[in-house]
Amino acid sequence: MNSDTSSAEQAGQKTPGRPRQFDRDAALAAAMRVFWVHGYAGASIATLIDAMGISRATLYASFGDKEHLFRHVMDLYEREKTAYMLDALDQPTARRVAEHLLRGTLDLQTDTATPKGSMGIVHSVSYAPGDERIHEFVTERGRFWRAKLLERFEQAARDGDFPATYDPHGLAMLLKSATDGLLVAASSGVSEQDLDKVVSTFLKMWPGR
Amino acid sequence: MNSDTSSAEQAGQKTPGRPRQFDRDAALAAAMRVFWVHGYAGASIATLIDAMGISRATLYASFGDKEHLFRHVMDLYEREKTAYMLDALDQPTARRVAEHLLRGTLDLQTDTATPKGSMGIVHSVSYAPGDERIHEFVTERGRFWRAKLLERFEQAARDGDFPATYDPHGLAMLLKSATDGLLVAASSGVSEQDLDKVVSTFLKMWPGR
DNA sequence: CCTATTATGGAACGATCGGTATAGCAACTT
DNA sequence: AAGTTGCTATACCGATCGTTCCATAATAGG
Repeated sequence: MNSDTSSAEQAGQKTPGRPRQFDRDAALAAAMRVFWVHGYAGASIATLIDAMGISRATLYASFGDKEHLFRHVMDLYEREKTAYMLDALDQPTARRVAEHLLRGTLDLQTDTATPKGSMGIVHSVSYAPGDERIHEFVTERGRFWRAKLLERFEQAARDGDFPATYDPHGLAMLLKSATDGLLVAASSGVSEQDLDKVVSTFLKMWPGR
Repeated sequence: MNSDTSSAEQAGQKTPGRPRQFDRDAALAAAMRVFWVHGYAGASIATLIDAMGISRATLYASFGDKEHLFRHVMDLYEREKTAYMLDALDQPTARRVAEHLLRGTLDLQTDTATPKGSMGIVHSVSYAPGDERIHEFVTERGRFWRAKLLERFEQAARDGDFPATYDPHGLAMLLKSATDGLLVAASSGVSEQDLDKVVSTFLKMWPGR
């Protein structure tokens, strides 16, 4: 019933029963790639267990059903793939925030170990009937980041990082849109060179410091 | 076998047999909404015929299999939903091109009859195993528009629409990315008011005329 | 050794997938 | 009337869907 064995794992203490024979995070990383490329509906259990290198029953025993597996994957995704977003918020000026966010996004697309595009976008633009909870879960994460960015840019407005003629709300939403647009472009097979041009051009027209 | 009855339709000539009793484009529009919201893999035949108001056999007799149906839908999509993109290319300056493209995208999101976001993006960011041809077909359309936009901005550079310090290639790719990002935001439930702010802020920082 | 507990692989579950076939009626043309 | 096509309903096909069951393997504490 309970798939949460993390407490025993992190302590490294001896647990009764047969020990797990696979790397939990490595398996989740493999599942992440499948969800990333094919989407929740397009990622069948057969495809998942093939990529993860475990059997059907092991998947259900270790991670619960498909929805629970996806939530475990999202945890790993935010922990390993979107950490740079939090760093971006800590940058001293609005321009530096934009620069860090966009360069971080660019770096992620350069990493050959991860698929192109964004797993978040994949699950926010469409969802199969019955997968409404997955869609809602992911879009909520999008709302979270938009709120964080808005909050940061309201501070930037108070700091005078950009002319008062610019709306911090507009700049925040535009930055998020530019980031998402960059990720869509990456999904569409746009070259790294062109993606870099998008970022540098955007930063060139960005107002203020 | 042959689902192409358009030649008889457009001529209005008398054909033997019972005439079609449903509106072909209306049925395709209903199918378009299903593909748009749920994606190709998430749009089951049962869901499609339910939305289109026709029977299973009629769907196959009239449109061919699922892939053919999708291609018919894409025809309608480009004919009715993306016509403003061609208009945008005809605008006299680079700024006007950007303005027309973004405002057109915004108008499409305001239309309550069509789903939020973009059917193109839905099918370019992910695809189920076996649906590679659908993915390729859609991403090819994306490449087409990027090429068109690049071509237009190279002309704009020659016209001196923006400072020579800006790369037309970068501006073209950025504009496409901004448009896609706007559509992702719309999919994520961002309000029309906020979408409008994204557009106005982007146009405010856009260089040149 | 035993028992308890957990991990694992293979088989099987009912449901749904895309697609086809059949039968029969409906609505038109010649 | 005869011929042709449109459409619905139903049943069916093999394949795949997500999920569960079960026997077995591998460890722990006793």
